[in-house]
Amino acid sequence: MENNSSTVGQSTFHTIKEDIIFGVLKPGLKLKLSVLKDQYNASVSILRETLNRLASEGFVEAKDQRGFYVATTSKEDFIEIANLRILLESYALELSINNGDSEWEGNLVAAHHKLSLAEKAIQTDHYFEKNIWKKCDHDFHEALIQACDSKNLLKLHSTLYDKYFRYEMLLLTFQGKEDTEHQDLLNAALNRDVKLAQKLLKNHIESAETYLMHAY
Amino acid sequence: MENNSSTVGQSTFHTIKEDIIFGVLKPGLKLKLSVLKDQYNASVSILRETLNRLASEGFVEAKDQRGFYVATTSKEDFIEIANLRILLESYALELSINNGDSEWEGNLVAAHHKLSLAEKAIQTDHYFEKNIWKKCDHDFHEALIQACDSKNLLKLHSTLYDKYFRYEMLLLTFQGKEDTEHQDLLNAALNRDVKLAQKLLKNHIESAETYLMHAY
DNA sequence: ATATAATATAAAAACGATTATATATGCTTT
DNA sequence: AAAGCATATATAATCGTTTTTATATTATAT
Repeated sequence: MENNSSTVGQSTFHTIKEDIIFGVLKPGLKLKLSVLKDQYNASVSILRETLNRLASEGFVEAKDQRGFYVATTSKEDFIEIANLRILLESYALELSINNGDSEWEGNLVAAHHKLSLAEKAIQTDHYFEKNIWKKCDHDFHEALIQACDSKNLLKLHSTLYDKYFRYEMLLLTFQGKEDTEHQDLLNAALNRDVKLAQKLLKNHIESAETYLMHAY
Repeated sequence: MENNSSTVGQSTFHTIKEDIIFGVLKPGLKLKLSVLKDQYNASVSILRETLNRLASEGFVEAKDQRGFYVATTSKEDFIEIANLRILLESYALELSINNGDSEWEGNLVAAHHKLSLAEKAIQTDHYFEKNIWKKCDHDFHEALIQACDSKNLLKLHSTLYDKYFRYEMLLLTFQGKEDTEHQDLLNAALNRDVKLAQKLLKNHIESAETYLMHAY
């Protein structure tokens, strides 16, 4: 998980965030500054900056005067996240489909192609890195809504996606059988069928909720 | 604007955030650490923590290696914010109306009462503090959606509200004539009329957009 | 024996100093 | 005189230390 970010602060931010999302840092874990200091080779000041940022994004809980903890998880929280993701991504999808030009189509097709390759690879190669697949999945969903023409919406969606993805990593040990969900979603978008695309997206997101019920 | 927050970090965070929202710190302004240090009686480390948090909420722009700036404003940004607020607040309103118990009703009526008093006061008393009215307006809108049963949604709405409010402060020098918009909204909520409440809310939020067009 | 107060300790919050980086200034060269 | 390079300066990024706070532990009193 290389981080060629310019500043130490940026790279520790990304590293710790990824570690939370991928479950390396378990929910509820106390984030002692002295421990993190050695673990991430960063000074306390940098770590405090980092943890404060993560706290305002919701990946870390900052208890006043009592330090930082990895954000806890719950069934209720997951359902909230899933519903919000459906709400925002559906809205963004509609704007994007109605607004997307040929460049949007091109990028979307490219993103889907990369994703399908990653999905194939992860089925055959057991040690295929999850974070590569994660990036492809993220990029595809982002490509879908890229033409929504709202930076604020894209930003909100991005953090919501990450939170949702965290539950995916925590709950279901990834089963490669993504079926044709992404393919269908791509086709609906290219056909500019807003209603169908939104319906497929909703099912796609909700499908994980079913697995969740067993897990919790 | 007293801040009896427990830690220095918390209080400077709230103070600077308020100063951005109320336009004391103008959009685009460079936030030099050495200047802020004297201005807010805080150390560089505290200020960096604060500015990082504000950056991830979108009130500050952090340019790598080149410091912090008050988030710039634009017509496009305002429209995005307004639309997102309508989307989220409408959704939350529906959940809340369908879910609210008698305590919700009570708190809502109380919040509206306070707000109407503040609205009256601001019309007669020219020096009535804007931030008191702001709090009442915020509290009323929050009371409306309090029963939506989603912490994530409430959190997202809160920052969106603040961003929207910032534009209100920046653009329209507040005219007291809020008509009966809040009263109508209250009645629709108490009558559990989701569709009407959502329509009134949309109009309420969009009304500022009209004024905006002249301003920019 | 239990409850409360005093003390000890561990960790967070805050600070000031140091290092690295970007931009501005001035000098050199064609 | 303009362009490009070198130096100087301002400011951000980072660090280690000090101060404050919360909690655990022990002692004392009822």
